[in-house]
Amino acid sequence: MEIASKYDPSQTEGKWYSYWMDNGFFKSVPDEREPYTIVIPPPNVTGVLHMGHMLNNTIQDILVRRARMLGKNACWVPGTDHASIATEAKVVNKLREEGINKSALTRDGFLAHAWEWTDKHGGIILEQLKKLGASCDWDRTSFTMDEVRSQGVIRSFVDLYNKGYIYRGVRMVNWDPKAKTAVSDEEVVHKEVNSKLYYIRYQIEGATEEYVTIATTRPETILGDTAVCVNPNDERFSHLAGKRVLVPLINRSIPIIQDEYVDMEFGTGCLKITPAHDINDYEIGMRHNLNSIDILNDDGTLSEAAEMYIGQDRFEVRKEIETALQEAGHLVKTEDYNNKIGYSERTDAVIEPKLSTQWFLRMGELSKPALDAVMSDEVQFHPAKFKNLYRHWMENVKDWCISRQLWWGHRIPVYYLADGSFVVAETEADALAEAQKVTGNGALTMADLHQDEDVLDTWASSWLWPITVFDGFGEDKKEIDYYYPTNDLVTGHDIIFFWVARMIMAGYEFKGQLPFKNVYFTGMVRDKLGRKMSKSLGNSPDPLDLIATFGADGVRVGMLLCSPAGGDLRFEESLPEQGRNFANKIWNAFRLVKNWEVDEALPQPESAQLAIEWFEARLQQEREVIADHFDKYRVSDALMSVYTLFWDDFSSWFLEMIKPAYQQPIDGATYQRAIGFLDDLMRLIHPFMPFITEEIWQQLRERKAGESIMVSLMPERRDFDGQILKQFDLLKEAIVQMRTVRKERNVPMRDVLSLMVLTGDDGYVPRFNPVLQKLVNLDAVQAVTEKVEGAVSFFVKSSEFFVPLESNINVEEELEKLESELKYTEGFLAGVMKKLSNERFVAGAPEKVVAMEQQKRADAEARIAALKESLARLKA
RNA sequence: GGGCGCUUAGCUCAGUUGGUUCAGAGCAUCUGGUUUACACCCAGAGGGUCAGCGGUUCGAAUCCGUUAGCGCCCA
Repeated sequence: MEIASKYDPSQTEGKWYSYWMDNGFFKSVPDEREPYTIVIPPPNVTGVLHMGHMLNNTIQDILVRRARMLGKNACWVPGTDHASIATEAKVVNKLREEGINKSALTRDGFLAHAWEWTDKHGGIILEQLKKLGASCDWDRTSFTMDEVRSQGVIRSFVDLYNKGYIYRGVRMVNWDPKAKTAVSDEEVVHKEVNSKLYYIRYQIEGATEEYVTIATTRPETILGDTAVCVNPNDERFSHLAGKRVLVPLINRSIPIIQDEYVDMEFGTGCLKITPAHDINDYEIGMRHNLNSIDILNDDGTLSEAAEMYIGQDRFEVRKEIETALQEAGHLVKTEDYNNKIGYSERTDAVIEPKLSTQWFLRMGELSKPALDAVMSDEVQFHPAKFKNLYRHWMENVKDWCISRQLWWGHRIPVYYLADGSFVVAETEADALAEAQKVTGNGALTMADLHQDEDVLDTWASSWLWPITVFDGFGEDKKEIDYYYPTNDLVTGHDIIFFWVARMIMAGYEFKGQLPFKNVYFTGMVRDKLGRKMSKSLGNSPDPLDLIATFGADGVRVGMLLCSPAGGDLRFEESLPEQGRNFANKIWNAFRLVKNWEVDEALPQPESAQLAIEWFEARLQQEREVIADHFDKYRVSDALMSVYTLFWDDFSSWFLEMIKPAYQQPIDGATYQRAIGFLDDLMRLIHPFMPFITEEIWQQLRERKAGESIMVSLMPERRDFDGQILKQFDLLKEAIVQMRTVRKERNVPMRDVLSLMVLTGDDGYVPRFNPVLQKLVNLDAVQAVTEKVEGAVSFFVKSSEFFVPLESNINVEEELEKLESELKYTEGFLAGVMKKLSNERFVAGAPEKVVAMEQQKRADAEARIAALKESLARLKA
């Protein structure tokens, strides 16, 4: 059978993914095995697959596939998130393009459009994940707004309300004027911007030529001013106490008040107070019983309360009021100024601090067990450095504003009565019954109740995800009891507060235990210049194009090559290219072995026997290293281990050692072991590169229908000889030296050479002679008792090797080489002696370390003696 | 402004309780190579005062202090 010399992923990936699906290998149902569970961080229904998803889901798939091959009942639950603000914004935009205004629609009418949109786009990203090889149990695909998940959200709300954790209040919130909703603190992104500081003078009431000057970055808000404030310790203004000033343009009279909050150094030391539009001003206003004048509408235009510019946008007004103030003689000057401005994470609109009535979740009690869980490592963070960040946030946690003035989401289950009082219930029927009970009025009907118009923050459903995907709020506990707590969560560190912290809180609150045992934080995928990948920069490759070019296996490897846990990673196309090259390497090693002609009658060469003995040990050793990497969540290190094991140890060393001479058959015993090793290696590599390993595994031996590497078990642990690994390293060193000899003298591999060894204490293992002979083409390796005249020589440890060459050796060059080696070894010995002659070292260091130094000394001394002797002979 | 973290080869990063030549890997560079598995390859080589300074220790990339630069989070 002819096997192509290049591996072609397009021939295998689709085929095997279908095979896995058709055989139901991704499916998990509770059984007697130990469960291994991951819930996917649900991507937004608005999203398309980006590099962050690629990284994230590659890691999850690796963990899941490995767990499955360790005999666990692996379950990876996929799903999507309704992303209320983002989705609603997209739907509103789409409708607008179609000439439909949201306000012209009823709530139900709008939701019909939103569902249509979700049905059309929501599944795209999950389909894309299949191209990556994701082994999710697709039958479990969940959506944060489907029936089961919604029920969980509503039940948890009612439960938290009944426990007294949820309250309604008027607070300064972050208002997104574009989405026209409040957002939580976590959804505000602060950015440094160049703005201007406007110095504006206010006339003192009753004194025509007397003014105070304030500095502000937001001149339009003067229309909402209700005071001017100075520091009581500021003597410059002490004479103004008790006086009043007039707000420019509208001539409203407002008091001058005193509060230590004012920084005397900043600006003019005189601060305008606008309680409705600044959180600090709001607090000062509370202290001094000031009015609040809200001059803005929900969409960021000025309201009637502003008296001027009514209906105009806030930024437009800022420009116009500058001119107006200038003309009226109130603008003293402007200065360039850098400050931080809050932007909406979802819409990028400038956030307005705004007073409004919202629902809040008290976080104090909820955060305690969640903080302890992480600090005590009951929930482990990888890398652990995120514990600090987590603690800081949890210790300063603020109440969570959970209401959103949107339609797309879970409608808040609060029902108001005509008098403004309300009941909280899971269903309308329950609400009505409750209302009748509370009011004592059995005649109430649903028409007398009005449900809250707002919906809940999206994260109020996401934080329940590890519970709700197993219907944890439902009656049947079989699933949740089996799969919960889940094992690992893999997510970006940017949502540690949005999501991770809150999931942990929800886990303890609703299930009484942790939601997952480990959190693996990934870094952000950046381009090679270190910039975040974004659509607007156009610096993000299309993941599906990458898969088409390099294969899913190649891309998976590429993602991992640059991704230590938690650190940002710089992505460039050379990485998936390297992954593709690795796939090709694997392919060709397989091709070599598979194409050998086998002759069962042939005896096994000694060199092959030694090679097998060595590789067996090497494989076992690395198998343990890989397991250790996984235990510590060093996934890229684990990949690097299999990479070098396959490429260097298996391909470059093992296969070269057993390779039969050109066009010669191989003996049966060696061939079988080579196939066996390939089988082991494919299984070790499978979690990283599922497709190529399945393709090869299927071809290695006869497989039955329905068999698959993905449901096979990892190579079992076997005892191995550690000694042989050390011996082999010495052999390698001799081989490398021999290759150098050939290269330096231009002796081609096909010319047979001889080798003599003057054995020292260490450095030469005679039993490997057959391998040595084969790999560097020697007719014999012969032990000698004294130095060989006229031969090129080199050392391994204290053993000296001689290669007689037909051409005369160059004495000058030989001398130079020996001299430099002598110099190096003497320097090395000096360093060792310095340590050994230090009494405190000998006394203080562990015995093992001292013994090692003594061994180094013996080796160096023997070598120096030998070098000196060789030099003397050459000179003679 | 408060807190956290980072600085190791040209680049991206490892370095896992301070002790095997511990100064590493991959990529890149350079030198050789059409030895029929693989040029998506093979055999080699060069390259770092581990940011600077000071300290603890028999011993420091590793621990402590400090300076500089960078990044992140929160105000």
